[in-house]
Amino acid sequence: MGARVTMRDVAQAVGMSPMTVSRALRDDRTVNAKTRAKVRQVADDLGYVYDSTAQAFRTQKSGFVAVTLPSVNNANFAETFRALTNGLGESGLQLLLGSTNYRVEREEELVRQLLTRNPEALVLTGGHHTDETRKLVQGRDLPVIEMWDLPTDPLGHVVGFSNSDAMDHIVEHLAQTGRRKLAFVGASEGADMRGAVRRAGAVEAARARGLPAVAMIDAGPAPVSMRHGAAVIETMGREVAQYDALVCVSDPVAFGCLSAVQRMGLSVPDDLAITGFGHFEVAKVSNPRITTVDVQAEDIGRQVVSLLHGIFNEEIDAPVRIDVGSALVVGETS
Amino acid sequence: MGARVTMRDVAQAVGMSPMTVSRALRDDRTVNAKTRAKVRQVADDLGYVYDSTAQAFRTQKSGFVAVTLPSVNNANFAETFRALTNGLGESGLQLLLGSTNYRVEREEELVRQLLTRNPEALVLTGGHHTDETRKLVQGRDLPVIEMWDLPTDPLGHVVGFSNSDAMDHIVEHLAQTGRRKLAFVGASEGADMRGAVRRAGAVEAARARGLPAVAMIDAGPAPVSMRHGAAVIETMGREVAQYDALVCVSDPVAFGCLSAVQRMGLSVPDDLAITGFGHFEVAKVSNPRITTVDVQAEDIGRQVVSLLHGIFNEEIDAPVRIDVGSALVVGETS
DNA sequence: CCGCCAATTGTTATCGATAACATGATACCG
DNA sequence: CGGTATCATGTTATCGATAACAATTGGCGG
Repeated sequence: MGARVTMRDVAQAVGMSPMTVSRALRDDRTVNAKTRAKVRQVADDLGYVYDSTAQAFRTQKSGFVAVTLPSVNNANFAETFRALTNGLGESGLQLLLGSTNYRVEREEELVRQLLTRNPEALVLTGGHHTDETRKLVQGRDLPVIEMWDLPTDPLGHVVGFSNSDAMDHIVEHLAQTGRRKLAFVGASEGADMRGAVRRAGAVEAARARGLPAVAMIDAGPAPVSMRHGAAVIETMGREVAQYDALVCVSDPVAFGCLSAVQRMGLSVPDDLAITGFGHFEVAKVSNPRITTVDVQAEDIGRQVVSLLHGIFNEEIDAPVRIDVGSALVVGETS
Repeated sequence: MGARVTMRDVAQAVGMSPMTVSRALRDDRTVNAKTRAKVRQVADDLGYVYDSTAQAFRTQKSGFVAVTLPSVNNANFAETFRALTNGLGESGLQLLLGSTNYRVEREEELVRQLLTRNPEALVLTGGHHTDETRKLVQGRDLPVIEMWDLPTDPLGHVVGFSNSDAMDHIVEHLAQTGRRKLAFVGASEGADMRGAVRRAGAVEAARARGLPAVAMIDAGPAPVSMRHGAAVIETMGREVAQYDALVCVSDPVAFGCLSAVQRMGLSVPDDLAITGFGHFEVAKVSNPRITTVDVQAEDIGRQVVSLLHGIFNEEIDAPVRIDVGSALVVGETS
């Protein structure tokens, strides 16, 4: 139990040099097949565990891909993360995950920390970063991918969709079905950038179609979820009936609103339309089903994976920009 | 942009030895305050980034805590994970996350991979593991914590609750409110161990109270969620009305069932009671609110953190077993 | 039987930070 | 003013795996 078992120990046990052991364990075909088998056997017997730290140090390849997410407690981000884990795991890469809690300052701190681990690539969620983050990232010869957004001034590669376009789909749909007085339900100004872009998208889309100005319903600081949607509507009470449609920043918020609206005896979509964002499971299962936008979280993850493969195989040099798009999913709440 | 900046480079630039730089950057007070400031300054100017890999290698302390979760796409596990990240982040520890997809074989593979990174502790979700996993873990001088369960034969420390006790609370409540014909809705036999234990708990609790045998409704392979709950009930159709209560393996499944049951015109709880598990947000917001069991996901995370702190400060030697308990939350579906 | 090639194994140096020990400079005491 | 404590910095060796190069063996053609 005392000292750890190293390659040197295994080498001594089989009566060969550490180098041969190193090669054998990596299945190097220049090592005799019998020797390889024997080394494997002895390593197992001794309970040898490979030291990735030492390897990472020596080869200067960490085997890590660093990823930042606003929150892991979000089915969509979790889905993207899953796709990344599975895809990169097959290439022997491990994910180093950090949560920004929807704050760019926290992101900066995280990136600083993640970079000390020598990741082979950095995957950031969103296109808004502090200047310091930009500096940190750009000084290094490190592939960077921003996802879930289409920034105008990208750090490197991009795999995402336009949040404002997606919002435009929603408003277009509402306008076509005769809704005019819209209210946007989202987080307070400030923290959540994607949320802010969606809000702006809704405002602009309404303006472009000659609808009245979009009212703002503040569900509190990001991240906002089901309970915040429900709470803000409960607080408003019947006043909410003055609107034709509640345009929510996400499906969970929409579900909270829906539930609260139903509890006060209003009918959706007869008295009021409600729309969400993200095509979460709850939108498909709720009663009525929520009209939303599918942003293909899993596809984003898969695209990032194949992009990274391209980068590691040196098939890609110039920055790539992939728009995975978004699609309106009409439910029963509009 | 070519070669990376190391401590040696910083040292050369300030005209001191690398050792002094090392000390200065770690805020060692034996280094003159002015020198420290200067070193900091120069390091910044050169764009120096600390190499944690080298540190981990030299000191044999990785700064990692390895964690396995069945899935990150589950609000409860995500919540525990968040608590771990925040709590351990304050001590400068980073989490290495792996998802087992609810399979012990995948867990084994993951543990093997995670161990090569020399984590300072290993946190596993659940108390069921392959023999190989047990061997891997026990051979080493590594703190192990199993969480979300109370295994009878623990690998080390434990922070969890009894899934069968929790299920007993539910069945007790249903029995008291006059429900007799129960059906358990969960994943197929096999993969998800916590689910299996809950099922067994429900069966046993019903038996102990002289209720008829619990029917089994198979919602498909783990992980099961909202849509699986809804789908299986839709497939059953009105047959579901033969039961007094649907005891679901989790809140999302319960919500799916609830939604499907409502769609076919049945009333909950009048025609049928529905219960969930885990006190997910959806249970609080749905309409009606779902009767469930609160398992305090965040508290589990916090307890694990303080346990780890105790271990690292060598205040703890013998294996610790913490039962965070679980509490019935009566909603409107029963 | 010599020489050369292929197959297999070994030797040495190294990645960057830091623990342990050593050294030089300065202050302070009786 | 000698001697010792204190402060500030330097030297050396090291963590484990592996790239680059070196060496040994056996086989086979001529």
